[in-house]
Amino acid sequence: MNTDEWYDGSCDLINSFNFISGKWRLPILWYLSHGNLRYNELRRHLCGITNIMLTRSLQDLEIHGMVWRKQLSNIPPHVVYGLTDQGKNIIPVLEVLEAWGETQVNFEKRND
Amino acid sequence: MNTDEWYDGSCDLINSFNFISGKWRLPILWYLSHGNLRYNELRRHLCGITNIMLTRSLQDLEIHGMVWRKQLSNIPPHVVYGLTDQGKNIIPVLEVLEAWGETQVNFEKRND
DNA sequence: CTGAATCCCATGCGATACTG
DNA sequence: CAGTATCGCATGGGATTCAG
Repeated sequence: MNTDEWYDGSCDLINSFNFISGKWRLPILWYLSHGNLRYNELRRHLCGITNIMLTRSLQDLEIHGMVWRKQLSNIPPHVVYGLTDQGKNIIPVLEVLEAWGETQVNFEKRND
Repeated sequence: MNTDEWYDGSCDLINSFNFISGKWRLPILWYLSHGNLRYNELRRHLCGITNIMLTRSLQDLEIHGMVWRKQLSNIPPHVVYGLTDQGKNIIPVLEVLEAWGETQVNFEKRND
């Protein structure tokens, strides 16, 4: 499927959106936008996430250059994650999305 | 699962994000943000979409108050779709997402 | 022209158990 | 502490067919 021809104007939109789709990617980026975190710190914030999902999500984000990974010591293991410059570009998206989420809530209340 | 406790600060973010997840919702909102469209006009823009997916997506968006539906004539059928006021609130999100998509493309080029 | 009904499959997600 | 391996299920997406 050649998506280039399909969405023309909305192509960038779709690509970027697909990129951050996935249940845990956005929450991860969100928390990392507030500061670097260790593996288990991140996991505590993301209540309900399992090791396998946190690992996968972080690997995906790292592969796509959104997140960096720094291993500070091996024994005991000590790994820190943070946003790359590229990853920081997403912060405005998070903010607008959050703002929009609030307007959604207001709309729902009004329609009760 | 009580998501309220989980994401605290990112809760609105997640809810709003889940809401527009789905392969075709964003493209639909995108095209409708440029003007009202008939069923088949929309379908022509969304190359590759099937009737069932277009119908489902439009119904979802209508149920959630993002899109209105107006049946102008019955024979032959003539139906027009457009964004509600609530739906228009998402336009800033689309714009920021699109802008971010462009920076993503630039990053990828730089890393070739 | 504008859909709906049915069935099927790929993928994402996750429970569980295990490791250096 | 910071992961990995395996297996299985639920969900969303879609092909096909039919209809007012």
